[in-house]
Amino acid sequence: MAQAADDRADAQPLRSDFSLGERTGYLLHKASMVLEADVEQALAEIGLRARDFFVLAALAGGVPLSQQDLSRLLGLDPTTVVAVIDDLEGREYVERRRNPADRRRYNLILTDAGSEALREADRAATEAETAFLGQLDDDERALLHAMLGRTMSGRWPAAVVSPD
Amino acid sequence: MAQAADDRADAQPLRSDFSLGERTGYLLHKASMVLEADVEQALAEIGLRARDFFVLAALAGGVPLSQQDLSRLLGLDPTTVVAVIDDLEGREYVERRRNPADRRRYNLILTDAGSEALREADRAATEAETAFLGQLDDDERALLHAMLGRTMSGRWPAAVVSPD
DNA sequence: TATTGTTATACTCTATAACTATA
DNA sequence: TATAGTTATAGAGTATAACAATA
Repeated sequence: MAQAADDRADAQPLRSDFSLGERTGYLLHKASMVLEADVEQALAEIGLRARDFFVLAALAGGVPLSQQDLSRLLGLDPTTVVAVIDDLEGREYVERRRNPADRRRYNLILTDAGSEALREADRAATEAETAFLGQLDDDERALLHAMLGRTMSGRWPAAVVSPD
Repeated sequence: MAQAADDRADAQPLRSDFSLGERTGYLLHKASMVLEADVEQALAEIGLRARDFFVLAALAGGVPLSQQDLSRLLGLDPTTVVAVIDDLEGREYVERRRNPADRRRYNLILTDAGSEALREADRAATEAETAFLGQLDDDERALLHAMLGRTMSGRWPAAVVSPD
């Protein structure tokens, strides 16, 4: 993720016209990379990865999710979800409880410690995000949010929460 | 990159409140992922990856770049740049010419075939990008572009083009 | 002594396939 | 027969370190 080359002390300012910067898609890509690096760095201070935060946030929604649900919601491979939940379970942030209606599935439950970790992570991530959006005023942030949401309409959440 | 789980035909619509969707940073992350997948798919039809397109576009700027310049500009590890340029040189899209003023460096030159490939790639990527932004009118697209640019002010291009 | 580009290597991440249990 | 979760394994992608050529 972090690109060591970006951190060079002897980095030179741009001196060329450059059409990638005029491409909205590339700006979106770069902005996402930069913010993600910021968020990863902020969360690393409390021992979490961004995807751990996403998983904890998803589980805080009140609807018990299975690993498949998480996979579909967050776009993570099911085998990746296993590793993430293994880790979060080891920290006692998440519990795997068998779904009594379908014993193949788990109901993944956020523990009290998990809720607390989520609060910490949310604070750290929000701080990074607020700094990233610092050039925009509140109205502009709302507008950016709304426009991003519209580009994604019908594409996310792609699919989640199996019917009971 | 592509998440097989997202493509499942039996995917269910969302039924839970979900706070990640209210986080601008996550929307930005997801939007970037979705668009990048679209662009990768569009470029695959002409045998290119997104980063190949980025490199070709960078080299079209008129200023001869070295591999280090590319690394800094695009945030790619220098060893990754070697592999990408090896590949593009093999297709005869790019030439490595020694920089006479500093024989450690290359001047990377776009060939005519490379320019043609770039035109094709630009067409394909623009088509994907236009479709992705289809929910926004022209003014909104310009606004989105400007706001993304402002969040990135001073952070990209981080550094590029060594002094002669 | 530092930098550009390269190679070899290691490491991380994700995907694939096979398996168990449950439906 | 299909699905949820798991494991083992393989593959891609990237980073680290060492090296050659040049400054």
